Amino acid sequence: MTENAKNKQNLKELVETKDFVEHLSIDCVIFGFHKDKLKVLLLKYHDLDLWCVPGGFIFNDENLNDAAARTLYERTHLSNVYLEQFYTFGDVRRTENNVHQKLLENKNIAVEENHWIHQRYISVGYFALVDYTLTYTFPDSFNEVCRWFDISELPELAFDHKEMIEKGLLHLRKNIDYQVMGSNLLPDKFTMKELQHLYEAILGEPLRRNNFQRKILSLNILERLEKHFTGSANKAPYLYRFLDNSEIKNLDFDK
Amino acid sequence: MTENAKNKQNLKELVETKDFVEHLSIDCVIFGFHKDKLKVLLLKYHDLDLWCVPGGFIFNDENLNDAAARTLYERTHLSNVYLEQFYTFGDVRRTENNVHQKLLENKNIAVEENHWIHQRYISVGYFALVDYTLTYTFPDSFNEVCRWFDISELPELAFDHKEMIEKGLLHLRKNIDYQVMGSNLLPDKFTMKELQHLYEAILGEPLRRNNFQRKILSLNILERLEKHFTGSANKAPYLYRFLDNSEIKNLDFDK
DNA sequence: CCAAAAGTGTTAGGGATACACCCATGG
DNA sequence: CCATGGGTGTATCCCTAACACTTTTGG
Repeated sequence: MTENAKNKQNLKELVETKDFVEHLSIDCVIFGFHKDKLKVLLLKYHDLDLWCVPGGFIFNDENLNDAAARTLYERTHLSNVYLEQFYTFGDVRRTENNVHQKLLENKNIAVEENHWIHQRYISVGYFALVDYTLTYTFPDSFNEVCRWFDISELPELAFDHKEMIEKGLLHLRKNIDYQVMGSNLLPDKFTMKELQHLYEAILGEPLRRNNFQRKILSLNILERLEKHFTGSANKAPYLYRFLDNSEIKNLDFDK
Repeated sequence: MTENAKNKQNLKELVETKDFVEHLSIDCVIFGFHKDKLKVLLLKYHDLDLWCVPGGFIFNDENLNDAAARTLYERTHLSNVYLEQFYTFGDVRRTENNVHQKLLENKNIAVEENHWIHQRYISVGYFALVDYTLTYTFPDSFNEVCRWFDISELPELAFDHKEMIEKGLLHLRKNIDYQVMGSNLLPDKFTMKELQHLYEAILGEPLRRNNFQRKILSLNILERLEKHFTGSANKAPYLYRFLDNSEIKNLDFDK
């Protein structure tokens, strides 16, 4: 079976499945961090010059949150990832530019006119925080291109996915939690400078080096490890690691 | 037509309507404030000893947020109300205790077995902030009892509505905004003490009288009006009013 | 020894907290 | 004139911002 034929088969199975909750979908804004830049992971539709946030549908007998995790896994092979619901998008016209329809036409897959894929649907938006260095493997069952984009250099996006990314980022900024964000977006070991650059990328503003260090250390959520020698002619920075919740010592309880 | 027959008619029309988005609903946690207590507005199902948060369905050609406002109006005759989405509830088992089914049985309305009302559905949760003193008029088209409940004395609730109320309250606490909450939950004019009691009810903890006053006044979002004489033998408190956004003078820009 | 970057110290200011005091009101 | 509750003043603490200084590293 050729690649194209396989894709067609997968797509056909998808729209003919009766087990999905109709008129409802899930979309997942995946944030990563690399070289001082905040990134989102996007997929490109086959044969179309449009990108989108990874999404999927909900089985009739599946919890919404489970469907989000499954969708994320199927589209990116990521599991055990920080995942949080942030907003449900329900404007009537949000799916007007119906990419799915074009896709089906391209592949000559016939779908009845009143099939729900042609109608409006409402999408529950999730965001995920993933370690950029771990996300090198992606499936190609839909033969979409999968790529990280800098948050400030997004390509043309399908539906209302641009708004989704913006709203997801705002949510991230507003509900900023040092431990959750740092421990999910950075590799296991990191320098203070890397951690600082992460927060600067998310907040979109510079922070003072020494004050940032003091503040984050006072939270007692980091463990200082060995020094990291880069070979450059300056003092070597320490590496740090986020403590597990069980390791965290709150000074208030230390007597 | 008797009351009961009318109710039956309404219910019948509801389930036979083809224009709703299937498997999806809206629920609205309505917060009010009265006599130093935070309240929620609940409806009682006819013939059942179960209460619920006002809810409704979404028309196929209707924006999600518009549907929430319409639902709120239909159930409570409230309009121009502060309304905000906070979470979408999608566990498979959340509607297992199917109140709708019992209701239909009670009224002897036959619905086909595979009608969506019998299946799982996902509900988008909104919360509303309303002035308790304005909410004296309610429709009775479903002949439900409509009543305010103290947040700490909730009756038995249908589905996962207890969880909804809790989650809505948490959202309110976390994203507390003095202006939005105060100006929607209090009448137009109020004393500083009333405002303080409102925040104490929401936060669930006592605040210091004088510090609270200083803090809220420093925000420059209040206008001091005439004194309010209660007849008691003590200094009369001022009345205050929230400024419109256009009236607010930010000290940073005053030169 | 020097430049570059990391780590630590030190001071000033703003906001929150806790306490105290004065003022208006009606009996 | 007194009890009561409302309004304002003030000292303290703590967190943060801003700046300065010391330490480490490889050339």
